[in-house]
Amino acid sequence: MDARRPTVYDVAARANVSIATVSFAFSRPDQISDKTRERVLVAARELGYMPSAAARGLARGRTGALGLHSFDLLIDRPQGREPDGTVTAPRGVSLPPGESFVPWDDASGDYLVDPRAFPLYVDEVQRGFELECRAAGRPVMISSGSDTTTAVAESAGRVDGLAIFPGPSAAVSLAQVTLKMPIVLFSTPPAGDGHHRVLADNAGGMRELVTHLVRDHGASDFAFIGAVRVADYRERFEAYRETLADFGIRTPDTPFDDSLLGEDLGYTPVLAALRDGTLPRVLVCASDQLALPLLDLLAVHGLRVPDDVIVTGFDGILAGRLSTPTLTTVRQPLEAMGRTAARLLLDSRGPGSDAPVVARIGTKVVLRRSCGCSDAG
Amino acid sequence: MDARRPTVYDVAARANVSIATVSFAFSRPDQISDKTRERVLVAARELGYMPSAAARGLARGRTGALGLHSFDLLIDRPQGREPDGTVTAPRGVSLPPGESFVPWDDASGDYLVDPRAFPLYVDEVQRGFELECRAAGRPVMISSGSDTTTAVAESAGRVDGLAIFPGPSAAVSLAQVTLKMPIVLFSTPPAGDGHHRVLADNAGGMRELVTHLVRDHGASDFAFIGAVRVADYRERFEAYRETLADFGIRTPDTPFDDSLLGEDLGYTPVLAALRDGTLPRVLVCASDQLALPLLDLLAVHGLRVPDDVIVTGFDGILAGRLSTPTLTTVRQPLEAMGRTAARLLLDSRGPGSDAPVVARIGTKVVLRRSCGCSDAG
DNA sequence: TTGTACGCGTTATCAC
DNA sequence: GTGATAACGCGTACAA
Repeated sequence: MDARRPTVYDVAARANVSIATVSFAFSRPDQISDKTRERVLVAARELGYMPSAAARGLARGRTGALGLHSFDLLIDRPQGREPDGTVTAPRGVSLPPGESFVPWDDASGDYLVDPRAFPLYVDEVQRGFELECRAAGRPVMISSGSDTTTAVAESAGRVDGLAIFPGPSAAVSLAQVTLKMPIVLFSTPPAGDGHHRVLADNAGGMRELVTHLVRDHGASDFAFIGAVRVADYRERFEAYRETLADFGIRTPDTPFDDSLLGEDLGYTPVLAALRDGTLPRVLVCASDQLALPLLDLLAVHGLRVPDDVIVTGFDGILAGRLSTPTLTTVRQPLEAMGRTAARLLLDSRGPGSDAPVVARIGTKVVLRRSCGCSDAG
Repeated sequence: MDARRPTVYDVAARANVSIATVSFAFSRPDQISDKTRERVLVAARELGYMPSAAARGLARGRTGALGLHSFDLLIDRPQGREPDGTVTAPRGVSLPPGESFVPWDDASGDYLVDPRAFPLYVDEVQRGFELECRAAGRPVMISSGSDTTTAVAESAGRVDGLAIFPGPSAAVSLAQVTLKMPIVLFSTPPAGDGHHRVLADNAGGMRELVTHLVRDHGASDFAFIGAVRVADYRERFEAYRETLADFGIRTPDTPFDDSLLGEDLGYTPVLAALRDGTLPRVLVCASDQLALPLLDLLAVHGLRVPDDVIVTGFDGILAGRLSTPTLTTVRQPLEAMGRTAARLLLDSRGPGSDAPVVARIGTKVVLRRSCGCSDAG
């Protein structure tokens, strides 16, 4: 038996027809006689023939797949920890042929469900993207890479359209990317580059949150945690400042603490304020992933949330429902964002033929215990 | 400006070289002079050139990507609900060019985090698969479909190896699939078809669980919930019976309730027993996704868990930590299973060249409140 | 070091 | 209705 995959030629030979007829038998069933078609289909089945997606993509000029690309962040990070906060688990081991039993490895925490690591922001968006593509019968290519141009190009060659998660550092170089296919950028401010945008209503959500904190909790002593070089975070910071200004509360024009990612990194200004006893009453974090480790940090230092300090997040990831206390946050419709991105690519008429869309998607404050409210969901 | 995607010819023309030189500039940087290479790279960047994966795959015979395929289950299901229990959210809407604001849609529950819907069993495995591929710098194709042969073939042409989640009904037809590439099947008993297997130690986990229920809770009145036509469930059911037999407890040779998927479906036998007051003391469910809706059902009917009924699950998905009461279960190393599958495909020397591996991965009982224990994690 | 020419497996456009 | 045959874009012997 041939190790090679059978081709149209094999089928054609077996059915005593030309390769064109074989192709038609599949793509234009009504253009050929029933008898011939039947013969071809039988031959194809007997040979186990299945068309090569690569060749088909070449001939047709499109692959039918859509891509979702994430940039690896380029910042330093502790060993074994991904830039998005997830744990890099030990690699899968190589296994010998035949049956083998892989024992439960107590040492690797990744075996246990850790909502701090999964699902995160990107995971929920990705899921929405996948669901929408699945509904459309289109495969999804998941790719990642740090080198902007090369990595994007690499994956771009495989798909008809590409949705991109920019890392903090990738924003700049993305402008150079001139791909001849529809592109959607998540959480990236519009820049007239012809690419679509899907992003949350950061300003609206932050305004609603800060208003709640001032009005309902009488807060006036605020600090912002998060680095403004992340576009989403910057929008949140600006809305935070503006809202406080509207209430007559003045704040510095830079964040109190510009830790970029949570966990063991950063929080230096917070730690310093803790020592000095000058920690503000309210810590507004630019994301849940920044707020959750902060809750731990404060607990370690004997501060009670929300009695001593109020902490809020942004995104509405699942882990915020599991923390102690539960986390007040602004929920982004992450799945809807993923779906919207997919829709934009699916609806695209062709390379560059459609005017760029900027989809700003509504957010919603979720009040929980970390601000002093009780859980509502 | 040309709307067409630029090719090697365009780059070659612009850089005044031949297409071979362009190709070498990317694949064999050391074979050509620095000067020429630089010229080519500049031209490529200016044109926004990216190699076509389709053409490359055709020429090279492999694509560099790995695939993960899920079968849509073929059973009837309520509108708007996926076979795996996830909610099919409203489709993303089409948007006009320019800025548009999409308001928060209170009506669509999918906007809110619902751990009952995500992440599920498959999501965790998929994540492991993706992490391992990402570490290897390989893109992942996510595909799905109900028609075995066609759907698999469709994705087969795009990847060098394929991992497959079989649906309950797909097991049979999979045998026909003769792809000339390495294949890993999740949760599918070995069948001498030359494909790799990655599956959990269902028997070991179930034995440990049942032993706990008998020894530590003195249980003797058992019932099993789950359909044995799912391979994993069958292994669990058999281990359940054998363990109980070892304790001298006799059980019917078919499950008490063969509901296949949770939520609003099924549980007919449970409901009947509820009416008759003949519900067994312990309900051992074949999966968490089967156990969680059952908890709700019992609560609705005024039964207290674990006081009146003990309920256990299997899988260890996140939602089991959030239910009331929290769910005693058997944790599968889902992420590790995904990683292992990816490793098998990555390590594969070539089509059919390696002897099939059966990786049986250890499980672990997680005791929580639904069996009367207190939460341990 | 660089250029030419062919093959990869389809689809599509023509004749017949 | 069916059969030749030319793209499709890239990799790569082989020649120069």
